[in-house]
Amino acid sequence: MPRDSSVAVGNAAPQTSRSVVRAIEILDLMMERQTPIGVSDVIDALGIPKSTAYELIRTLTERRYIERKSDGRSYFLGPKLFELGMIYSAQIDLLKEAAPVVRDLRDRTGETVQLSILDNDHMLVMLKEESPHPIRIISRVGSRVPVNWAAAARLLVSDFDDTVLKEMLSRTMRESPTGLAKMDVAEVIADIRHFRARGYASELNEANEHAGCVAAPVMDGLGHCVAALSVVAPEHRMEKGKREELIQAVVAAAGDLSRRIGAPST
Amino acid sequence: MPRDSSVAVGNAAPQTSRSVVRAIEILDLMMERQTPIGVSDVIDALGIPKSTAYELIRTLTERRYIERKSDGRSYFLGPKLFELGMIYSAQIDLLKEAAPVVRDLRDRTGETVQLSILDNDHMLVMLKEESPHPIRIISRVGSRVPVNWAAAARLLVSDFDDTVLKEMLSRTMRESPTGLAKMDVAEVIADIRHFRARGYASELNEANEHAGCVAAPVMDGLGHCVAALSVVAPEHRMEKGKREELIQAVVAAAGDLSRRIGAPST
DNA sequence: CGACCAATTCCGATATTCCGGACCCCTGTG
DNA sequence: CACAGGGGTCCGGAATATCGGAATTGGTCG
Repeated sequence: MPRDSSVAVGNAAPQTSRSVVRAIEILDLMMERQTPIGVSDVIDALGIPKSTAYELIRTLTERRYIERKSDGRSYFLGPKLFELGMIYSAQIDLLKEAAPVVRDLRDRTGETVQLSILDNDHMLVMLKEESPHPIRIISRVGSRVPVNWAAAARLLVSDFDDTVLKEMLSRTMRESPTGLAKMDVAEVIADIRHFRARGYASELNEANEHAGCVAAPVMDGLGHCVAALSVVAPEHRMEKGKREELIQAVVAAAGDLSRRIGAPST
Repeated sequence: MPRDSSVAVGNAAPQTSRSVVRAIEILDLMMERQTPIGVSDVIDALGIPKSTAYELIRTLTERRYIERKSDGRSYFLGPKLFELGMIYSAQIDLLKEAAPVVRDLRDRTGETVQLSILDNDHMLVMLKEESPHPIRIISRVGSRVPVNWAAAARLLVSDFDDTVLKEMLSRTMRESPTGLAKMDVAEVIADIRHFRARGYASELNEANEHAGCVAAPVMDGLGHCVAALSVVAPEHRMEKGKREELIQAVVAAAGDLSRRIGAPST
């Protein structure tokens, strides 16, 4: 009996419930497309038989996980998912503390502020408060971005050792929209170590044209980075003096939040 | 011979996928409990066999629909649900228009403002901006409340005719926490007609002790009520003059939003 | 250290779900 | 009016997910 305990990247499903997986794949498909899809789309995107597809869709519809759109021939994610998502976020107690900190930092800096956590091997944006400036950076709460696209993400993974990072990065890195995100594992790891040691992370134009970001880590009682606070601003509002101000503000706010969730007040 | 898998009142499941329903029931259970639950909780709450429960939980965990909590022996809703929920809300284009209106109304009135839609036969809170006042009303985005608990909900169902309303109400009405919500179908229907005709709805102490609410309908191009905007405030900030102000503000804001989403500008 | 209880995985027989295809209904169209 | 095409349901045989129980692991406590 070979007992290779290696990671075995492939998702060789040992014992999973087929229909559940398929139901999930339907939801995933809708997530990708970001727009209502018809039953036949499902059928030939996932390669499941017609009758089965209808059965799954009926089940999901009955439970409000998906809903039939008004045109009567297409379906999309339903309100139940919204409910569940909100409950998920409500019970992350970090968020209760973080909400006012994020708002406060936004008011203080006048820029868009985000709080992100690590979700498996990507960064997940959990909270956002927008800048009042007319020129703002696009971004959505709930979006999931690869580690090499965001400064904050580098902080989130800074607890892992090189071996783990190497594997994770080579699996998850992607070209950013601007094409300026680093794509070399070693370079990204160097960033990660550097940012962590320095106490804040920064980035310019990697994910968005003419925009930059500064981020600071939120630590728990054991010194692990459990979240990252980031300020995103257009290039022209991130120069010299202004940039220093932002760094100072985000580091202070992250320290504040860390203390609130039980980190030792250094 | 299947054992009594459900009460089978009106939901005679004609053709549904058992394991999908069970997976959904697991998520529902977590939603009810609002706190991480163990595998054995699932087993005896839902009455499914041990091995099957483990299999379902494994499947859901793999896909990040639920996650194992740090104690290693309990599970709760996972980040994937948050992602899906955010995508659901992002594609409701009503919300894009509504977000600034809600913020603006909050700033203008200084009170907590909500936007709700009809989800099947309940009201679902989709957006909220909180009052800066220290005394605020509890409420959560994503919460789902019966029609007889909220003024706004009465507006949302005002397009249905009496027959439908009667059936829906008798099925969904519940005692409110304060015990002051109307529990008589005819009375609630009278409210619904009255509020709709008058162009705004109001309520005091029905859902929350010492708090009231005024709400106005958001209409689409065909004159259907697609959402409701509501202002919630403590009793003492809802007296005479102040109350009139709030009504005027919420009606104006709802009219504004209606026009933005394509209603004829009367 | 060993006994004990709970959590979790493994396994083979079998009841259930799934599949393929026939069929229906509606709409647009030549 | 007949036909094509897509959405949707129904049905019986066949594959397989499910179930119960045994086996294994892991943790706790005397």
